[in-house]
Amino acid sequence: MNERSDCPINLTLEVIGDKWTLLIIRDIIFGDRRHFRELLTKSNEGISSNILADRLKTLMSEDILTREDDPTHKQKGIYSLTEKGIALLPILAEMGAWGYKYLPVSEELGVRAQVLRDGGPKMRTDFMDELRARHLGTKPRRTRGASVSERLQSAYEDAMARKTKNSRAAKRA
Amino acid sequence: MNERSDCPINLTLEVIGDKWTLLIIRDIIFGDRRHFRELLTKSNEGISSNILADRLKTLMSEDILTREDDPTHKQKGIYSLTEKGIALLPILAEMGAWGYKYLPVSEELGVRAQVLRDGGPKMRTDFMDELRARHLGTKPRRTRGASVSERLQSAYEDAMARKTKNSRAAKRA
DNA sequence: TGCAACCGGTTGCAAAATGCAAGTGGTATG
DNA sequence: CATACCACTTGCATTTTGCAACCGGTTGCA
Repeated sequence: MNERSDCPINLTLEVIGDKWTLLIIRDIIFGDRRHFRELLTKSNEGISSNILADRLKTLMSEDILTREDDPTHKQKGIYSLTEKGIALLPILAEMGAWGYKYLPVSEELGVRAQVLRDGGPKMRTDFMDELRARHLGTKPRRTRGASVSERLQSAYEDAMARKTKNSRAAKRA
Repeated sequence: MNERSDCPINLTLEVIGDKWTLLIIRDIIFGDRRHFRELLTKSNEGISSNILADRLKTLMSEDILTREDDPTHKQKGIYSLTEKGIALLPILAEMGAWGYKYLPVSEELGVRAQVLRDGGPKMRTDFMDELRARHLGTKPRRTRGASVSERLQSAYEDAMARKTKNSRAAKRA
């Protein structure tokens, strides 16, 4: 499938238009997965290792990810987002918002999309700044209060706590 | 591929995560293609008829498109977006903006993405209102000046005119 | 009235992408 | 020294895609 057209949407789809690529980016962004093994085993969907290896290769050749050796462990590689990769966040945010609104999303997994949607454009740019600090080594812009990552994480944990509490309540009933 | 997870991004990708679905939506939204034949022949990428038929079927079963008979022509169907389909616009807009910034987009085909990006959130909601009028029959909200469709279209035509002018100039040289 | 062009698809088949399980060579850990 | 972990690769069956030809029906026109 080469060079179908130079339309921006088409070119974007030729890079990220499959079922796995954006899930990998999602796990890197929202789950801070940085190693092959983490991406392979700690995701909800169960990608297979050949597909993961192939997509990581493509993402590196597209300059969306880079890979360095982990100094603490000779075999481990650390994958990092480039600026181009970080710039995918708005697409993920819109997809999350759409899915949250129109598809049968579970409460625990939907809460991040909800928080990010309600946080508006400011939360997106703050989050992208945090990702730059984490992946590109730029110095973190000091903010008061919890970071976006922390807010997303605690929203997720609250939802999980509510869920297990409810399921215990259901069992008692 | 059933039920990988109930994450909003994953569920969204299960619906629109392939190389053709969003191109069809793009042609309906930005090119006002409403018939099978139009979608088949008037797009830049050349989808094949079996894939188009399959995707239209899926999009209808997902409640993103509806189909009615064209009263002027017994065989023609008219495809219309639902509210859920119109709500895909922000995803397309973000993909367009990302592709425009990071990929080798042609001037003529990129100008729509550029205009839509620079128009900000207001242009998006205005455009979605226009789409509701066109596809759902809601009454058009009266605005002064050109509609978003018209602005996008004339930006495209200007870019095309510049292009042919330049290519004539190049031939003369 | 006859005929060509157009309508929305379907069918058959080859090629490519995906999914799964097992395997590889090397490294850290107790 | 054994076991577990590391990032992948390989082989093979299944699924999806891409291409071209074809289908019965409709429309416009001479």
